[in-house]
Amino acid sequence: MILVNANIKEVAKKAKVSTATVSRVISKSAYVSDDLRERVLRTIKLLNYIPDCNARGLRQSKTFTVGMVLPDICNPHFSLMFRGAQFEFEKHNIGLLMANTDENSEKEIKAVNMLFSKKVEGLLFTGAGYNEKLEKKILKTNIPTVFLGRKGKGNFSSVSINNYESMKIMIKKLYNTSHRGFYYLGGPYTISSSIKRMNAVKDFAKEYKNVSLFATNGEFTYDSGFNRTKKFLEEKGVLFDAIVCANDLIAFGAIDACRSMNINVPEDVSVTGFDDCFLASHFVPSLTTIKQPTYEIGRRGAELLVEYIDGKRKRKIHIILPSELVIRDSSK
Amino acid sequence: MILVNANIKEVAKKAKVSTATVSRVISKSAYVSDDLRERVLRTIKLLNYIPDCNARGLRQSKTFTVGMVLPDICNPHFSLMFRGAQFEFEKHNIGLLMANTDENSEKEIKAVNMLFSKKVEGLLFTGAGYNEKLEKKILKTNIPTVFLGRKGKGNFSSVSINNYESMKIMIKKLYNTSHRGFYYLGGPYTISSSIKRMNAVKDFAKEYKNVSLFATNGEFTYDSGFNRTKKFLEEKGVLFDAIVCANDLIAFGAIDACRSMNINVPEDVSVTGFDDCFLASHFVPSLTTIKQPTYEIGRRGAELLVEYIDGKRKRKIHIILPSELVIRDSSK
DNA sequence: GTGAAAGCGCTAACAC
DNA sequence: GTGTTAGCGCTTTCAC
Repeated sequence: MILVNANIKEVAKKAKVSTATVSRVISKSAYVSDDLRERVLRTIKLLNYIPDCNARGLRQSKTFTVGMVLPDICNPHFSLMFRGAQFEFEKHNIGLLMANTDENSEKEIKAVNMLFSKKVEGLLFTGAGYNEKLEKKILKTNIPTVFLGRKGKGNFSSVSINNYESMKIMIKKLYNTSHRGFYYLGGPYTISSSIKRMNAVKDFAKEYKNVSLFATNGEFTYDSGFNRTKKFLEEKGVLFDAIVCANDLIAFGAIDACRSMNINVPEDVSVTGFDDCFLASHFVPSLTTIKQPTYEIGRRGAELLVEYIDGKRKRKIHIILPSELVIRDSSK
Repeated sequence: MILVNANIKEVAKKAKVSTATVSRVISKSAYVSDDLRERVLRTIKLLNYIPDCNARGLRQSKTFTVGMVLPDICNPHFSLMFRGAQFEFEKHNIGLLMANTDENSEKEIKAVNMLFSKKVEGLLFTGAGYNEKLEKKILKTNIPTVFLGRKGKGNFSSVSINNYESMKIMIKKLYNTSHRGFYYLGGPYTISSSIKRMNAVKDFAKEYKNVSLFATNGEFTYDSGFNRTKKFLEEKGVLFDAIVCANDLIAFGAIDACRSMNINVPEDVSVTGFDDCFLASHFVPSLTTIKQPTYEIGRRGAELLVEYIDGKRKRKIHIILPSELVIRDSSK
């Protein structure tokens, strides 16, 4: 497909000036006499000329584009994070190229390759789990990168909440409201945020000897929550009075699984989530959860990235944003 | 920010070949002897060389990038549509640049400008409503464009469902289950899909004289559904036995508003949605709605766009995908 | 203040 | 088969 629009040469010719003058007019990089500027602007309009951002970038060793890698834009948590990032980049006229990984490390590599070949100036990364090879690859390129919600191996700057402490607060709250038997529905064991939430639960169980804990890993999805809960209930029965979930989607699945077995939430079992996505307050019963500043994670990550790209920041930094326990109807 | 990676010249020099040979190796466009090819590949690896997609595109008058304009990626309907499109573009190694408009026509113009300056080879468009100026602008650029879910003024190809018939089916179904008083919560009156759904309802009311109808326009959001319902109930009372909504989000809001006024759904009032987003089946009560093939709309739109870009298709086409009435617990 | 010309990284004629 | 070279659309010296 040949792009049919006018280029700078045609504008220059039609306006009877040099291409340099046209360039000066559109980039406002130097003074141009009113007479010529007006002539150029008129011609631009006439020819419907739109400067080629890529050609300009080639000349300037810039692309005005950054990349964002995330597991799944259909997950409301990530779409909100994306919006936060986009909001920030818009201010700087930076385009945002997004790639989904489906929590699949092959796709992740393909995604990153695509972004690199497009010469993104920076990377916002929410990986599908520890992927040392990929992290090394990113390091090699020297492209400024910020991890979102997760830390990776710690080689990159990051913006996240304190996952360990947040989950600790949640489970202690349940303990203080008389829960003693816990079923923990964790996320994938390869993701740092997921590991930390799991560790909080395990450490809690070590500390408080009078509690019981069944813990499992699995995907961050509704189905994963539903299936794990259903299976457990069918095979072993209600051996707990609280189901603690690594994110909201898992919790929705767990609640529906309980309902399908005629187990009442929260009367028989309390169920808690993590993230506080849009749905959490509208679900029935509304979900007790940890509120993450999701939009802000994306926005701050983008802000940080712009600083690196502009060379205004050099050193690595790990930003921890505050989270918050939100108590609703799904817990006693 | 200067991109520090090796370029084709350095690779050529290090491998003691010409840049043309390197180019041939990476693009597999012509035969290169095993000896040289191996040397080049080794050097590429050694120098961590990644070809610059933009430079290559400049030379070939291509960008390997398309743009997608949508109102809000956080709306599950659009994120799913986006995934469908992305799935298709991935196959063709085409990058997807997305821009949100927030249903705001100024932002929309800015978004389209950004995409044009990035020289996208095609456009997937879900506008914020009729915007004749913008449509003309897009037409002028000659960039292949496909409208998604909406038709615009009809100047562009489109992929959508039959909004009019789908809504007709819904309201007739309600009529056939003895509903006679209808409150219609419409979407914005500037969006073609929204207008068609509204027309279906109004035409129905003209046709069936023994029904009553209150109809309003508003945003496609939860809050809009909640507020309009609450206000109506407070000011006028329950003057209907069915609330028909232009999308699922509005319906969720309407249901919650009813609940807040101690009006039972579906015993006192039936509530119906439109889209069948993920949440519809998990909401309590589960939502009676029209199932749109959302993912497929995105995928087909992308498929179509690729055909235009590759020059395999010339003529405009309007694709209508099948929709389906899904009856759940929110209606009697 | 404005123009001429080189060059960003790459590909595609064209030579050999 | 492989190298040389022009040029994609633009910006940026360097003259004048």
